[in-house]
Amino acid sequence: MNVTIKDVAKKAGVSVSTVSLVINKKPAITEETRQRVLQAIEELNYYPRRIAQGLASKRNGNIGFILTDYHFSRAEPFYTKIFLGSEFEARHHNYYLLLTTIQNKFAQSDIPRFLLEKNVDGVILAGKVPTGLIEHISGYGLPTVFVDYTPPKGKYFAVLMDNIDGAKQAVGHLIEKGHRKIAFIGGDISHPSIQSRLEGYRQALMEANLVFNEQLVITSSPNTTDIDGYQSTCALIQNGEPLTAIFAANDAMAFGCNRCLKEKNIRVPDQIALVGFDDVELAIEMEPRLTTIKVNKEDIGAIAVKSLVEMLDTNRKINGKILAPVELIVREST
Amino acid sequence: MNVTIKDVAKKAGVSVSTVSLVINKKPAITEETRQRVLQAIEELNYYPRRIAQGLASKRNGNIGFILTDYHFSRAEPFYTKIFLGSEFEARHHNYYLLLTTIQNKFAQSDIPRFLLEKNVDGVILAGKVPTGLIEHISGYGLPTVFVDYTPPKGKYFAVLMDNIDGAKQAVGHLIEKGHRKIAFIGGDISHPSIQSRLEGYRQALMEANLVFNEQLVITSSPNTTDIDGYQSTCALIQNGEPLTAIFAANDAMAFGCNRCLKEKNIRVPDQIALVGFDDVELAIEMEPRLTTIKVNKEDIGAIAVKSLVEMLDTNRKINGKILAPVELIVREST
DNA sequence: CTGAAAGCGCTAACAA
DNA sequence: TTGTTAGCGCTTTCAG
Repeated sequence: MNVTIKDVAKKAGVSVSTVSLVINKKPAITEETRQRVLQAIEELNYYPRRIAQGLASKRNGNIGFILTDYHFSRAEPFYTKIFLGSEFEARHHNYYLLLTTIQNKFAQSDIPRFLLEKNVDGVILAGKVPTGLIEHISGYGLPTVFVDYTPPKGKYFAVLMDNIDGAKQAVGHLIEKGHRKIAFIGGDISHPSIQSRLEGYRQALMEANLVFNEQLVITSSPNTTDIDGYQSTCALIQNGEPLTAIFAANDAMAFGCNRCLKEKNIRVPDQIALVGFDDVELAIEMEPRLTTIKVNKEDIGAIAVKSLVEMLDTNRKINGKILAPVELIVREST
Repeated sequence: MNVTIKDVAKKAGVSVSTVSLVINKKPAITEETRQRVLQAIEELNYYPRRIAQGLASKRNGNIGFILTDYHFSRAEPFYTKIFLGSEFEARHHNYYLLLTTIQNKFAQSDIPRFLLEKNVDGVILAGKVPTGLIEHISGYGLPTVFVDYTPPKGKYFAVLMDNIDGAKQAVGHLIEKGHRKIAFIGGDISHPSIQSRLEGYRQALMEANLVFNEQLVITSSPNTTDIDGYQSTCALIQNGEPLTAIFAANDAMAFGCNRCLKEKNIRVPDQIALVGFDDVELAIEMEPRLTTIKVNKEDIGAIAVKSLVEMLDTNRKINGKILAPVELIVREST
């Protein structure tokens, strides 16, 4: 019905295996025959059937992409963009991404089908995923890449954003602007990312020979939302400890912070400068527009796929982590 | 290496074809042998390899899901949720969704690979897609479903939300509440959805024997954003035409509307009641919380897949459209 | 109602 | 350097 490798072989006057070798860019083919084959392919508008290649080669050319439905469908399209970057990169390596969402709690019943049906060569896990699932997956022995999350135990390979460096850039920027009394509002300090950002804050101060003043570090809020930023800032101001700048652990908190300052008639950036982290879409809507640390989500996704494909190609697993670079975006709040 | 259909056959003491018949739920199998096979499958923890099934059956069990990257990654997770619903439904029918994003303008180079490689049995197109692509796809003769968009020409099958009914519900609700002077702010009236919502507004008035007052219909804004809602409302108030309620063509406009009313110290809902459309995530954040029309995005996705699967199973295409039901969500603004 | 056997379209030894 | 051929794991006639 459709044009197959046989048709190409016939047209080019060679055997199917020769065509196969050409398709798969194997060496040991004369340039001349290669051209003949290529031309036949072109003329017949031939594309190898994925499924047949897969069955014969025992690789199916699919990568499973798993994330919780919460992460996938929340308003800030963080993971969506990571997926976007992944999908784009996967194309270049001629892989398909099979996206599936899972519940927050692990249930046998929502083990991704592509695992059961052995339909993927490797797996990407984005964001926090239930450990039960992680353990289950490790049973398949598939190359696996974690994105923006590291499992609590075991060996793994993860692509993370460089939180420490981002925080250092943020604080360094403030220092450059002449600020010496810089506060940090952090919220939920149990979160690894927040910890790293605090660490970056600490390092930046140290490298500039500034003292780390505990009075200027607020990590008492339970979460890292707008509200937490608001409350932390209020607490900070109440403290009375003099300060000229605030580094918020993320943009959401920066928004809350800004709201509090506005209420207290403290002008940003004149009286207090403000830096966030994440560069969410709303950062540009804040008044004043928020200086923040940008994380290139598409890049993270691309790196994850690239790493996974490398494991697939070389047929060996990699451990460790890759830190995706982050970037300071200077706007009006500093 | 892995457990195959042969292993199952051997274990159950039957032939592979019998096992195949059982797997595919074909009739003409004794209940007794069926049970034997099922048990063998269970004991061996057997899952048929997708790829092998596909090659043999000439169906690959994949559905292509195409949308523009703009639609996919924007903050309001409308299409994301549609995809979510689709993916979920696809699971039940044992199909995989191959998601790919495309550019807004059609380019030969980003023709989805799954089309070239004949890797999908059908296609779902979500949101507005370039007509060039539509034409290209129709060349494959694959069953196709449009979601939240209807192509400008040709036969098609589309899943749309019931805009007219939604508008009728919204306005009907206001009428029930005793409102008689109800305004409509619409923005870009060239958009089919907006047109339908205006039509629903008109019908609701008519059915309640209320006059359609052109002074109360503002469709002069170029878009349908927050800003447009703001401007339209200001214009409306300036008009001087008495009114007690406003139906905004979407939530974004309702937000702008609310902002304008707040500035003019007009209390919602006491002085003017307000209804939106879409039930975006922010609707619940508005002050007062916005009464609006909810569109169940997951349902839309599910309907699309269900329809497509039906075409696939019965092997014939359907034309026409399905209107997904919408629902009035009463909150504080009315 | 069940089994034998011929492919699906391709890859990958192995030969030549 | 290229061709022959045996599968990959399953579905699907066709017999029986």
